[in-house]
Amino acid sequence: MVTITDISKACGVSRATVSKALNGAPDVSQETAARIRKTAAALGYLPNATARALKMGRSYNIGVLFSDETGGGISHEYFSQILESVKAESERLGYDITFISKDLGRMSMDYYEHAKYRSCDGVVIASADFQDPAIMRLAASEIPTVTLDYSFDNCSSILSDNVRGMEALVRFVRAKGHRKLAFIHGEMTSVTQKRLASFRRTCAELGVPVPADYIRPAVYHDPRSSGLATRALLALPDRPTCIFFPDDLSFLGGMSELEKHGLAIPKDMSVVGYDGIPLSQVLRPRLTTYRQGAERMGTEAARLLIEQIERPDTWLPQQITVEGELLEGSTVSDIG
Amino acid sequence: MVTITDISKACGVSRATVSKALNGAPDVSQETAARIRKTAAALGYLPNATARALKMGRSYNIGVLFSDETGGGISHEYFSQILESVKAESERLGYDITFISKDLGRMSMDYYEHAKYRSCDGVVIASADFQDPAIMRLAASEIPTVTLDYSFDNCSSILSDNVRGMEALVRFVRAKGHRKLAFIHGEMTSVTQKRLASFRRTCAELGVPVPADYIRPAVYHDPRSSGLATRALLALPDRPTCIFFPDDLSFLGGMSELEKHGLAIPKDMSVVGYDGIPLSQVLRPRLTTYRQGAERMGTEAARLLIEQIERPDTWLPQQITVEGELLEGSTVSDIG
DNA sequence: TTGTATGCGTTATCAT
DNA sequence: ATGATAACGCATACAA
Repeated sequence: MVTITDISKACGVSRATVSKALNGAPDVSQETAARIRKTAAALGYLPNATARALKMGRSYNIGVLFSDETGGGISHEYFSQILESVKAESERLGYDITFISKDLGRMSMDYYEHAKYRSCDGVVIASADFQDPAIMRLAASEIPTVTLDYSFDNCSSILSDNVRGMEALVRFVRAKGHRKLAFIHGEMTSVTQKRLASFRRTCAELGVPVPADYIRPAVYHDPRSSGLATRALLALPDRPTCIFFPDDLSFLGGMSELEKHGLAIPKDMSVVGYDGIPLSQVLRPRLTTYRQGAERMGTEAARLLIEQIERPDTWLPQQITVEGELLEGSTVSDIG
Repeated sequence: MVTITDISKACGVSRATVSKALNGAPDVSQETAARIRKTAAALGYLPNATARALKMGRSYNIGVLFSDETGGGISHEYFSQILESVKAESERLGYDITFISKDLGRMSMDYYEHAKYRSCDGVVIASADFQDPAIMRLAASEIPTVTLDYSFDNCSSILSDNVRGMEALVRFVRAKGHRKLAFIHGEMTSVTQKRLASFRRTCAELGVPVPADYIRPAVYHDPRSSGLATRALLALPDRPTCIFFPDDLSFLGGMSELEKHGLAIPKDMSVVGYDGIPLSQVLRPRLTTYRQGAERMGTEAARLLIEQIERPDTWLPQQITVEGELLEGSTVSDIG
């Protein structure tokens, strides 16, 4: 490993001067600076992020937290898109990213401890159980934190426009003439509550009744449970004409259930999803759904976090809502 | 931040003793060790990975490389599964993971330089253009490296059993009576070459002719290009009875093309995919495909890499082939 | 059994 | 404009 000491020897100057030259300090002559940079390049010098972090108290490293337990793992397209964009924006701004988890090897630590252990300058909480005390501890700590799809007091957050998204879907379906709307929802997170409330409110505004039977629980990203919920809906004496699924992937569970009953989409039953992942638009018929701006959410999360890290004095917590977009697809029939 | 110095003051011992006690060194009395650990816990002491890395020359941090350019981004299920399992196994063994990329912020570096900059103890190359000089430099460097789905000399590698997987698919299809097999392949990587060669060899063994027209190029994970290839196949005077797609996702492009032509799967056309991602088994009809052991591949990659890091003296490069599994599905008709 | 001294690679302060 | 020195937090060889 070639260090500034090697360069200082090769150039016949002190280590301090080398450091200054390499960091573009003003108090070093043009010529020496040039000479130093040249030999640094010739020797293949690379700064050592570890030493720099230790000295400066800044690691240029941000933590990313995906707690898999809640099913918000990296392998769901919504989250992997977020991860990818957080990564891209962070790197663009000069930061590396590291995963934060519970329990590293034999040492057991919580999220906060893990982040401190790695000297993360900040953490993006991308998916988590926000009731988990370990998550709350991290969010309340001195470590800059940005949350996605949940808002902690005094933390910045990036929110998907769940209320407007659901409203757009309901209005679209209603405009197609539907008045019997069933809603299968995921676990009762705050996101779910928002979507459900928006569903109910919009239905009320449009004068559409919502029988209790039409609201069914399931699990996000789990086609099986949505399939079961679909089956229950089909068993009702008064079937709905359109089913709202918790997400695009869950719809697939409903799809095969409908098929078993010999029901064609959208002729015999209309459906809508949520998320607008690429998959949904490659299915036939194309799924009617609401595309969340996942890439934009990740980008904004990284941007906001790094801004807070680099300008802590002028920082104020900020909520950014990222708009999505209705994808009309063709899974809602016009029965107007 | 509470350091060993704080503990040493609180306990009235030297920093060295604290360090030893905390690391379970044998040469410190039971009582002092206990006292030190107790106050460490009371003070909320956390080791500083940065300082430790600087001192020990080991960061307990491994790099993971996904070069998005080749379409092997994190948001494809095959790769996100690999990422997830690399992460899980690494953490189990006490290592954090960091993404390695080109160009961090304003400083431009290649993969090798990035890995050194972050003092990675090793790197998992999960998806990359293996002809890229920057990749080759990393693989040939002194940094321990494990590659997936490609084998560099003197590097360990984890390989999916592409040859056997393709053979299994061909034999399955042939056993169903098919003799007109078309093959749509992805970009010409070494993986593609293996699959294509295995396809041809198995066909030859089974006495199945393979007209040049039946081999079509497309792009991995790109339903559109596979859709176009499908269209070309359907335009042939002598249509195949079964189409092999580059991967499960690409099949969706073919699916909608078949639908446009009014062809039902598998009645009018049989199809097989590759990868066996969860999606493929939730489609109806379930896709006939070959499931690659992505989780196992990631786990083995991490295990092998860390073994090399921790026991460099006894290390020898190793190739591990991870078996997959034929998923029969129901997209191949029996025309025996 | 405990403590002293030193250095990992870097930056920052303060002399010169 | 340049250099000597210290410090970041930790682990280790060696001395006591």
